[in-house]
Amino acid sequence: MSPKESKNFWLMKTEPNVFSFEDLVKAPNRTTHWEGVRNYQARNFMRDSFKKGDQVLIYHSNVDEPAVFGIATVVREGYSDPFALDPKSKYFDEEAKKKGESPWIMVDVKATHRFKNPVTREQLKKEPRAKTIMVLQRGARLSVQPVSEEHFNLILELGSTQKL
DNA sequence: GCCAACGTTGGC
DNA sequence: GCCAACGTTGGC
Repeated sequence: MSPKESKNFWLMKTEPNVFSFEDLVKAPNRTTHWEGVRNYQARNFMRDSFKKGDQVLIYHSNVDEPAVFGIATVVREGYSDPFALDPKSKYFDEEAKKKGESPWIMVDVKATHRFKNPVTREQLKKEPRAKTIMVLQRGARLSVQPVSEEHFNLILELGSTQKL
């Protein structure tokens, strides 16, 4: 990241029964490749806009109490997601296989902070300053979302973090 | 488990 | 290119 460029902020959803924030913390070097994104808009963010050093909120979806559990940073920018070409992967993409190349992109992220108290969706809904955050909008299914610096800081403020 | 919202597919 | 049908996401 050049000094002139400002950092970007993101939110990435994950289903904790598949891959939780704690799974990321336990991973070697607290780092993983974020494979399996199969939506073009989300892919485009990772391909075009994710930069090293960007901050990512890790959000658990599809659970009783959806919440932001931790923060990660981008350690490797977008590169081809090979799982699309692996028939054994749950993220296998028949069309990609036929073409012989994966149109899908992944990034590497490293966990940096854990929320001592995860910032829950309920909490966010009660917070007037979070009204416009994308994840709260109706039908916001996008699994990779941009977050404003203001919203990012608000979430930091709502849940105290512990450095990893 | 329900279902609204959304993305994708495919017939025409 | 339209749009109905279908599949998926994800909150509730």
